[in-house]
Amino acid sequence: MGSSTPLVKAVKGMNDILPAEIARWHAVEGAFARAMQRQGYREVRTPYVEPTPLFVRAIGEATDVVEKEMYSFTRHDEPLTLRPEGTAGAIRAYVEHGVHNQEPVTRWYYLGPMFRAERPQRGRYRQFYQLGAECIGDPGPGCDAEMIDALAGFLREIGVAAPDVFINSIGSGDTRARYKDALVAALTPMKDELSADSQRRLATNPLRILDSKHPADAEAVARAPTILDFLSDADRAHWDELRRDLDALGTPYTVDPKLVRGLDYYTRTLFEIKGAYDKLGAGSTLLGGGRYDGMVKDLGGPEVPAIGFAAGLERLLIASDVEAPKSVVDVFVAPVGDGTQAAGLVLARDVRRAGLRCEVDTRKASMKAQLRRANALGARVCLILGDREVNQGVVEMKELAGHVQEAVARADVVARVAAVVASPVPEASPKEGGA
RNA sequence: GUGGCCGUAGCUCAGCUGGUAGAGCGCUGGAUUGUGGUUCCGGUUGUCGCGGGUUCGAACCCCGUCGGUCACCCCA
Repeated sequence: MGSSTPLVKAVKGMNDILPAEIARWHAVEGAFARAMQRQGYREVRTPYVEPTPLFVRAIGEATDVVEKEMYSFTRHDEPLTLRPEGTAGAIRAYVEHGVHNQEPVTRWYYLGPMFRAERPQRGRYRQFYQLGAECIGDPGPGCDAEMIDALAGFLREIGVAAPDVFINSIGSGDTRARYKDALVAALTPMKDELSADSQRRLATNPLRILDSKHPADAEAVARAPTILDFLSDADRAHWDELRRDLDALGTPYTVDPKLVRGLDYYTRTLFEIKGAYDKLGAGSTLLGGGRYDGMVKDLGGPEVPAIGFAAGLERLLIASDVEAPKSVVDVFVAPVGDGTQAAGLVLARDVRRAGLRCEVDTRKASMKAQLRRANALGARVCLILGDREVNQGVVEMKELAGHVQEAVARADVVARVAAVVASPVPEASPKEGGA
């Protein structure tokens, strides 16, 4: 007993999630799966490890993720990487299995761990969990609006207070390139006013200056042209219809022309949902996504449009007020005395065969200890089995919440317990007088 | 990756200007020789994150390191 200094500790930024917390994880994951299934999405599972070139190709060579955040290694001469995000693998699978030949529109969702070698912070870990979905084969914008609306609804469902939706369009084709030139042209005269980071970005990745948190950068950006003025006619039509659809759905949103994202693959629609600013600080982006009409082709498939998103599960859990169910078992079997252990084992097995969750004490603990355990596990019923009961062919059935106890014939007890568990929980009885 | 702050029991934390550790919760035993949750009484746990240095003496001061946290970079 007592404490000890672990010889080996978990890797920095990679955390254990113990059962007490898992209950909340299940609640959010379950709500997510139901929300997606309601829209015809089906789960897909792809490997945690992919060939490194997949991410380089899909995410973009010049992105931070690829440049410095990937867990990459070589095995059997093959360069491999722990997936830093989910879309690349999903699209790889889509192309590899020729899914476009099987159906016109593909709706997939996924959930699982992702890996990025960043400095850990609250809501940002090196192994973290994402919930995500891809809708492949629909050019939008109705599909875009539907996704955004559904996500806002999902967040409300899991008790995220007042999620804020931000949208933007970065166009398609050469829109981004033309805008980039215009932005550089506008910002270059103000170069001296920019932060050191942004002066560097002017050459490397000017779009990133748009969402810089430095006040001086924000001021300069306010005087620079906005990307929405650079959209082609087709891009503009997509953008206008997206907003009309969102309006029709009644989903509130904010247009943020400074919204840009870190992965290179996006086209047209871009969105982000933030929330729980008080608890998440700078990491308040709960979820982000957008359209990536070029990726399927880039990975060797046909020209098929797609849109997707990913949400950070740890962040959702921080932002959400979902509560974990406290109950671990429905029934606790308490064999009391010397010769009752075997009868207890049999009784517990019979209870489980009726589909109930049941733990039986095999420690030969005192009755007090067993009842305390039954209570701690949130059992609805405790079945007490002493020598007396075994001899008489009965079991004491005690309802923990109501303090009612009754001797029930052994032959009837499973059915009786099942009925009790299925019935609504009685009001908590008033505290005993005296104190 | 850069910078600031923090690191004491399983958890939350106290520990005055250096004199070798404490509370609550939890767990556990009893009051109630077969009845939990409430109440009362008792018990339990620490190489004070780790390594080194200063000192007669370090949880406290110094250096390093690991971890956490906040901001930046970036992102979910």
